[in-house]
Amino acid sequence: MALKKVYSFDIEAIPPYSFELTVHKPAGWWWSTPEEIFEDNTLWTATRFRGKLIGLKLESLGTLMEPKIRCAVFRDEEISDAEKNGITFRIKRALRTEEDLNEFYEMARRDDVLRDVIKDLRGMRTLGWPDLFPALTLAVTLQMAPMKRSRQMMELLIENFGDKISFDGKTVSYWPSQERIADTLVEELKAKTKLGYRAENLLSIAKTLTVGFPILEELWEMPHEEVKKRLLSLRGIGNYSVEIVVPGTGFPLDVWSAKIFHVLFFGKEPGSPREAIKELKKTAQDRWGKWRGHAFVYVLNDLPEISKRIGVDLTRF
DNA sequence: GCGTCCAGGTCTACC
DNA sequence: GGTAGACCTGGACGC
Repeated sequence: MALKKVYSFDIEAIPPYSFELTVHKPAGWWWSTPEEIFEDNTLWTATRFRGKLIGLKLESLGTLMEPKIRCAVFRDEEISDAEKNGITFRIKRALRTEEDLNEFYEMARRDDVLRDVIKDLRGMRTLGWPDLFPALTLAVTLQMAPMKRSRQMMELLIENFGDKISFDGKTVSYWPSQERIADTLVEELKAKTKLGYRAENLLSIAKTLTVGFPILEELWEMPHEEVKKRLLSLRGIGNYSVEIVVPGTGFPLDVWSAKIFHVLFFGKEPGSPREAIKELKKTAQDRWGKWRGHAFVYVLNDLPEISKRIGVDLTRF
């Protein structure tokens, strides 16, 4: 049964704002679920709000300098005004429409690595997940696996334990709920999703979230150090994963990105990427300060263009 | 074909 | 407060 439209609203953003680059990243990252549909500057996607799935149609009606996004919300029943406010707030926050990039661009214009990157990706916001458990699920599947294998784990999770909704003539698959995973036996999870040792971790995270953990809005209200502490208390979530879940705050280097930034900073590949991470993080901190998280996302979404300019293929890693 | 290596990290056990 | 070693699994690679 198709969900029906329950309300819609328009969002304005601080310019420059590129809707397309924000929700449909050049490197292939999605806004909410890998199964969402992006066509003609419109995104059909889904999220979960207070345990219930909602369909979202986000449509760009504006321009880079006069951005405007129309957002239609679909659900199987009417919703209260309080819920509407909550949903609207969450979508705005995840679209990062209130974020002012001008200070970042000011700094980037004086930086050899970023100067051209910010021209290529002008108006792009970093990631901003609209739902907590999927962000944690993503972080877990990214650990210690090549991208292809991570994609396989995510697809199997969504296929076997996720949900599917139809609205506005489209069907979108969405991540499993924490309740669904918490109800699963670890053997079944392992067998159906190829998560390997990560299955125990995901199960533990799901259980912790169902018995009591701050929701997204509560985390957003907390100081960053407190958010980090809470997330680190989850089994299988370390520093790297925290920076995946709370994008734009740190510099989530892994073996793959360490190779890329080592080439950009020092002109050659590191002998041992894992050992180079500490030094690279410090270099990024000294060079880009509080904007290092933005620099991270911008660079990794512009690898083909950077490669052409420097004459080194950074997409091969 | 078959064996080996290691990946878009984290935890534990030990110092 | 710092650091080896183990950890599922499957693609990539060498032979």
